[in-house]
Amino acid sequence: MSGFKHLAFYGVCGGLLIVALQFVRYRFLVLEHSVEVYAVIVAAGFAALGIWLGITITGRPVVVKEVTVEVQVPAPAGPFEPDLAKIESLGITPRELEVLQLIAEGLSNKEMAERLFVSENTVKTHASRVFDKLGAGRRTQAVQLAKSQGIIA
Amino acid sequence: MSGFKHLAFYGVCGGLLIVALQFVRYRFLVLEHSVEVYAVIVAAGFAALGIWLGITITGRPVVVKEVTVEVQVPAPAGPFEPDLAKIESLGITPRELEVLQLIAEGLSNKEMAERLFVSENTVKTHASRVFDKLGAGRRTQAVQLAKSQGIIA
DNA sequence: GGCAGAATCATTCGAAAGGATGACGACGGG
DNA sequence: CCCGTCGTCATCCTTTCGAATGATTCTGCC
Repeated sequence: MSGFKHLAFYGVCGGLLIVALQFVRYRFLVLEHSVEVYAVIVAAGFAALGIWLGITITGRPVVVKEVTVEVQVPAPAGPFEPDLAKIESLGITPRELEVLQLIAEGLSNKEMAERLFVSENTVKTHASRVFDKLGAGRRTQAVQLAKSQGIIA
Repeated sequence: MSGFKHLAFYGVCGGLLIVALQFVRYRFLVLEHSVEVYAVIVAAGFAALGIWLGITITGRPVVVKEVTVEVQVPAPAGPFEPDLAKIESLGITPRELEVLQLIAEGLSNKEMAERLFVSENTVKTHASRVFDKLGAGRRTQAVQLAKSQGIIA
């Protein structure tokens, strides 16, 4: 969906939203409720929508409140040195780390099994365990998490 | 101005707003700008709209105390510059690139479908195409290849 | 106004991945 | 000597992926 249809879709959504707001507004006015309260609700709603959009689009939290813009500088380049403390704290074993690295290189379970001279089942076990420890449900997610935490290169 | 006219006015405004947002979105996406930046703009816009609504409706200023948005941008250590030439030469489309990035973030096809407002089938199609263009058979491999070639962060 | 490139969605199938468990031998430290 | 950790392997079952196609709709462009 794009082009005219695209625009029309969003336009209609926007229109409906506004109409709904108007409806709510009238209901509130008729019911003699505080206009201020209504305004706050609407404002809060839009703010929430904005924040939600931020979260949805970026996929990461948008923190509201503090007045600072922090910038994370994760990778200063240089020869990668794994965060042993992090690995330790997560209880990741050497073998699991090995499997994790191979996963990051894009190998399938079968390929890893061949390279490590073990059965595919064993690889899957290691993978499952390391996913668990990383809190990942997918290998791609595990890779993303591991890299962002300095566990693997 | 009231009644239908009233509603129509607001509807049109809403529609135009959304259309504008879409326009901005595509500009940003096509120009490969940071999605985070875009999200912040949208969020700030909606928040501002909410505040404006509050002021307009109540007829009195809404005191906004320290409402700032803190966004954690992952790696501005040399703001990643995608290799447009490489992307071009491989014939990777904007949508495919988008899917590729989400894959790298560890999302499943279903999650991507929800975030992009398309069907899972569509996501799978984009994924297949981009795998083809990258010469990858697995998503993890695609991520590895794309990163090593400066296609994605 | 037609055409190429996109984006969209669908169907079907087989392969890969993942979850849940259970088990067994090796090794090391109480 | 017993227990805990690690590494190994297995089975069963569900979900997800990926390949191969075909079709439709939009958009941009000549």
